[in-house]
Amino acid sequence: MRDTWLVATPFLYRIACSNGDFHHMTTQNSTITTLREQLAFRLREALLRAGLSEDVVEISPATTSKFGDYQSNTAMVLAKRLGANPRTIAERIVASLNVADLSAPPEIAGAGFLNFRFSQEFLTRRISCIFDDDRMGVPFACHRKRIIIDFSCPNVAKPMHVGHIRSTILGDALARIARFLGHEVITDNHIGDWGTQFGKVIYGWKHFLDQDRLAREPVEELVRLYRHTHRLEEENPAIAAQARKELVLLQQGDPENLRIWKQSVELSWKEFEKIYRTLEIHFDQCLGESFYNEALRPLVERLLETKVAQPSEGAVCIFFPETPELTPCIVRKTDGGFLYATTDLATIEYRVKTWNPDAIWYVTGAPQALHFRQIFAAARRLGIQAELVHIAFGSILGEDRKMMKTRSGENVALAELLNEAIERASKIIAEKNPTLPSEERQNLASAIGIGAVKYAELSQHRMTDYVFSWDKMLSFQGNTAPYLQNAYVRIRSLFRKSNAIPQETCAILLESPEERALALRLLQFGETVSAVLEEFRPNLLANYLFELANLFHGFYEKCPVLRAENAIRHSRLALCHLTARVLSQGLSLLGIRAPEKM
RNA sequence: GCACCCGUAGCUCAGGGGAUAGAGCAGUGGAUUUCUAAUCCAUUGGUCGCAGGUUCAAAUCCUGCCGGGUGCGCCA
Repeated sequence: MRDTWLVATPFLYRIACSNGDFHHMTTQNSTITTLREQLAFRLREALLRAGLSEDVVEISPATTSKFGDYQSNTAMVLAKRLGANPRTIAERIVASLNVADLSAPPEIAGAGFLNFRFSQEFLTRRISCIFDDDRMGVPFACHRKRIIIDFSCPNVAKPMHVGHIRSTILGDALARIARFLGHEVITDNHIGDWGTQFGKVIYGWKHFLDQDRLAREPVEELVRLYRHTHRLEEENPAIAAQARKELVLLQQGDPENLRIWKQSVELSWKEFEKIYRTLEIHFDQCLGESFYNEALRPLVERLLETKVAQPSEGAVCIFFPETPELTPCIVRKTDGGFLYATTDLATIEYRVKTWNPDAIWYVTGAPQALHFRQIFAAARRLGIQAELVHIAFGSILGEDRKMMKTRSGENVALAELLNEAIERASKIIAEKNPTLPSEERQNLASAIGIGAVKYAELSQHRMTDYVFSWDKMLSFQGNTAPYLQNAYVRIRSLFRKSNAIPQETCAILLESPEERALALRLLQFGETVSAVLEEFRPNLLANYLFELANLFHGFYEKCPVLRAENAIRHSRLALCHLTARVLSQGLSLLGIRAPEKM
């Protein structure tokens, strides 16, 4: 079971994770590459021509617009290596640089920076390309991989709570983005449907089951049975022994206990499905822990035979003498039982055998870092080659800066939290747009409320512990989902009002600074999406979308669209349309809907 | 005890070797008879926890402290 609740420490651990994979890309339309790629290509050519080493091709967006659009630090890095003057090296590079079709010759500034500023012609040409591209300039990854993403993983007979939200939302966004970049993705919800908790649940079921409550609130009833038994066990060791016996019976295949177990799983799964429906998230596979039961015994036998594991004090352990900080990993207990490490290893083997993936990503809280280091190290010894990545994240805090809990100190149920999000959104819509029909409002409330929760998660660096605040995430100001959705709505409203449909490419005019800034940002969509998977950071995309929406609002303020003259009007409508498409696509990659009205 | 993560504006957070450290919120001052003001513009505010080190260049990398959090043989 991967309980994602006890989560607090940001930590990233990766094994053999690729670094350069997303640096060379192609699109369906081979003439489209990102701005960054184009400059990097030219710079590489120039370095070769100038007889300089071409392995230091650094291009990044300018830190401030007064330094142009993009900058390169290559000259300084090379100068250091050669013991030469950076500005001299910069001059050599510029002399060999052929960028006439992109920009004026770059300026050499400061300690030896190269500052590029694109020409209007180039930008307008690029905007036209992107306008005609249904991927809006997002290239496919050059190495397309088959990736299994393991996320969400709630536990049966327990309610899903806030602890699961980060894994679920992050995992889903990463899956969407990876797919969009051309990877083959298999999402697998590794449900915690087997484990010691069932001894207590079954004992409780047999002695204190309330059928009515089970029909009404199945998961709550299961939790009650678990807790009740647990409490009794603490006072009475005999009951603890009986509960353990129920567990053993279940593991031995006792029909009655198996039936109870199965029913618990089904009831829980129905609850999970409701939540996933609300979140609009689905999984390709839902192979829970129980799926691997049969594989555990032979796996441990094999681990022993191959000397990957050793008997130790009656248990079976994998030791890691080469990494002293890795404590031994138990794969079979003294009583013959197996642990989640065993299941995780069996799961890796199954996945490799069944799908032969290039990578398996685990979107799981940071506290489990050590566990994954152990599992990954063990998998290596078993000869597993696939890239194994633990995509870790921090915890969600309450307004008191402590781990988010209810007033009574319990985990916050996810279902209730999502309902509250929708209700709050509904209330806000009713205030701001009272004329909206109530059906429409309900649908909208879901898009806005759920979008707000997802965006609050995804706009944050995954490692940081963030404070959960309704007021902030549902605000229409600042870096929030409603703000982005509103930008989209404004554009859609323009088109409804004007009856304009920008189908054909028209000449794009970028005369005002606002138009130019908006266009430049639109052209950066491709490199932004591509960058997300380099370190598994959807917040890069979120930040991009926020800046795009912000630039759009600035443009909208300064540049009349419908009131403009013919050519300018067409051009501005085209910019609006492209902005809407990028916003909508970007939000969709984060799993957030862009409504037509608000 | 060992290990890991975090410490940046009053608050919430970006930035993770490059130029004078940025946003949002809050505060202050403006714009607007709207192309949905659900917006925009301007402005105040920082010893990037502390101290060393590496470097032409450190918030960023290394070491050591301090503070907060978390994890570490038979739970998941």
